[in-house]
Amino acid sequence: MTNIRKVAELAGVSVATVSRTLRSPDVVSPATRDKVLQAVNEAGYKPNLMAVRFRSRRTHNLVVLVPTIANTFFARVISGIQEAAQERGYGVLLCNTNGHEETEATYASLVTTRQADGVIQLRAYNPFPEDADSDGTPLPMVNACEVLDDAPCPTVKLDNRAAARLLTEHLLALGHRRIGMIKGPRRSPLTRDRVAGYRDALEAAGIALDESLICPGDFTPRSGYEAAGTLIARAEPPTAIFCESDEMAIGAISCLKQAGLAIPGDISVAGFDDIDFASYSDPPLTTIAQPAEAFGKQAVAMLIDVLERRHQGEPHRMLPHELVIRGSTGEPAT
Amino acid sequence: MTNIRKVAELAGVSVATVSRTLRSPDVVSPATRDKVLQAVNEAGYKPNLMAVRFRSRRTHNLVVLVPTIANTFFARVISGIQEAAQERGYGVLLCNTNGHEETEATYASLVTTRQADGVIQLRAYNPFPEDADSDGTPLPMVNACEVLDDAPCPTVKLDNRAAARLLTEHLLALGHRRIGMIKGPRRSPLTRDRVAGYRDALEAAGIALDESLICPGDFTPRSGYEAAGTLIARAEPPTAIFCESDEMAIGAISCLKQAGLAIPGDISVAGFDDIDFASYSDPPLTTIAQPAEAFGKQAVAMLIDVLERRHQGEPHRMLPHELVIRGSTGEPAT
DNA sequence: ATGAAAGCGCTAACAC
DNA sequence: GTGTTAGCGCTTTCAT
Repeated sequence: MTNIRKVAELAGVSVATVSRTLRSPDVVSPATRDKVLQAVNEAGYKPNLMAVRFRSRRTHNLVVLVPTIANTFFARVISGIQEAAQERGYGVLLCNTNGHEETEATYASLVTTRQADGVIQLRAYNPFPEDADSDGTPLPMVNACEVLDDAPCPTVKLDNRAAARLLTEHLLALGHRRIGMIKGPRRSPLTRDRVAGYRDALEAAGIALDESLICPGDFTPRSGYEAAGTLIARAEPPTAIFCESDEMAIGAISCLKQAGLAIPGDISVAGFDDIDFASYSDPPLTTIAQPAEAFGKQAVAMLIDVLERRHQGEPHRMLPHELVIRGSTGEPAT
Repeated sequence: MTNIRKVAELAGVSVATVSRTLRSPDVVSPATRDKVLQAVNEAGYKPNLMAVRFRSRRTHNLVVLVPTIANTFFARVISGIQEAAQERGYGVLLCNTNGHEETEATYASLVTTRQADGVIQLRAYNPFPEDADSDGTPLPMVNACEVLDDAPCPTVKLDNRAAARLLTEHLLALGHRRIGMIKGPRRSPLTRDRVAGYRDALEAAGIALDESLICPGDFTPRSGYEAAGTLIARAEPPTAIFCESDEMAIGAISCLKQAGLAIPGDISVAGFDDIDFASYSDPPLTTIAQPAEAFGKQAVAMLIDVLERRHQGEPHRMLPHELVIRGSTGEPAT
């Protein structure tokens, strides 16, 4: 194993000089620098980063807690995280938690056991023990996408309420009065906010809320398929369905078509996220576009800020959304 | 920072005893063990894994080189990797390479700089320098999914040639004689093998190959969309299109429908991978199912085998594929 | 069964 | 500008 001592011997200098040449080249004389650099080359020397990091007490790794990576939206967020982290010299440790809180706690301990410097949590859950931040040092975490109401750390999210309202208003403007909703898991703040936006819009339009038109799903196409089946089996089925994810919308469309309904002729469907497939669905999905990669990049920037004790800046960010109108929504049948 | 020395003091033993209690409990006396364990609890001690790993010269991290994680198939493979790694006590460092070979080389150096123990490469490219394995020690790598012909390491892949042949035969059996193909990037062995399987089937059926019916794509829906447009613009367009990924098939279907073609009435479309969306496409996609998660798990098992110098076993594995017939393929129009 | 002590490879005072 | 040296937190001989 070629280590710093070998290089020092080869160059005829001390290990300190080698270290300095590598870390702060301008502090050694040009002559020595050349000697050392040549020795480094000759020996094919690569600093052992485990040693470097051990000594400097920084792993330069970030852990990402994601419910499931097999979700197109999260995959894009992770792409953004990975790219931003790489730029800043950090590695990304990926942790699929499947929503298990014990698993998340285990992963948070990657930080306490010094395998990672901080965590990016993509779910509304604090994996650290209750008293973790009671010592005054900020929690090395940022919470993105699905965010805790009282997150003990910086957050980045969408204005889910406003976005859901915007989409619902689009449906109302088309003339829909019975609008179904396929929401996410019950406990999620993200779902709660989107349902709130949906209510806001209905209320502003003077339409009474029909609870039986709201069906829970889990963001997968399968759950969208099933929920759509439930909705059209209602005595008075909706004329439009707002799905809280494009994946569910795609599942829902599949179910509706199988039931012989035309989209948007018989029933309109809208999604949320604007994943790639949304444009290629038949009909193309009306949806809310989220800046998925930007969530990842922003989260990384914020986390590194707290890790490197930079100015805390504004700790809660909202990223912009956009209503994308495609062919899956139209006027209700008369 | 509570370290092993603090615990030792607290328990009134030496640091060596604390270390032993934690690593090999059966070698210390029950009395001491209790004392130590209690001190560990009291101090809330967690071993600093950076130190442990630095000393033991193992990071217990695996790096995954993936062209793009925003691809449904790869996302599933990574899920499998992550799960298997976690079970074996390894972490997963994710590296999106976007196919840049320089980036891959950089990441391979995570191994030489001791930030990871080994790499799982999901593309057909050796990111290590030419002479890396000339010293007799096996390369700490396994190559999965898209595999080098002369991989200098264990590999796991599909029998792409047989799978493509199987799918093509299905199309031939339906009566198709002009079968288009939307393949992957030109240089990829995976694409080459699938094209070979397609040729095998045509040849066995006594059909001359028409090169103009083979169009390259890059596995994204967009590229499938565009390639399909090219194919139907041919003087004699195909009656069926074999796409080398479901994502491209979904893009292709979108294009064909826009052109007013019925599927499979006017033209059949088949995909490859069997991603979740394949079942929810309209019509549902006929495709080849690949055991994506199993690729990941197998790759991890093989890599850890080489890392821990276990029996090399059989170094090249093929995982099974299955033809899944759904509604997107049918008899050609007469 | 336990302790003392030598490092793993590196960086950063501190001297010169 | 460069060398000497003391650790970082841990594991592991080697004694006892």
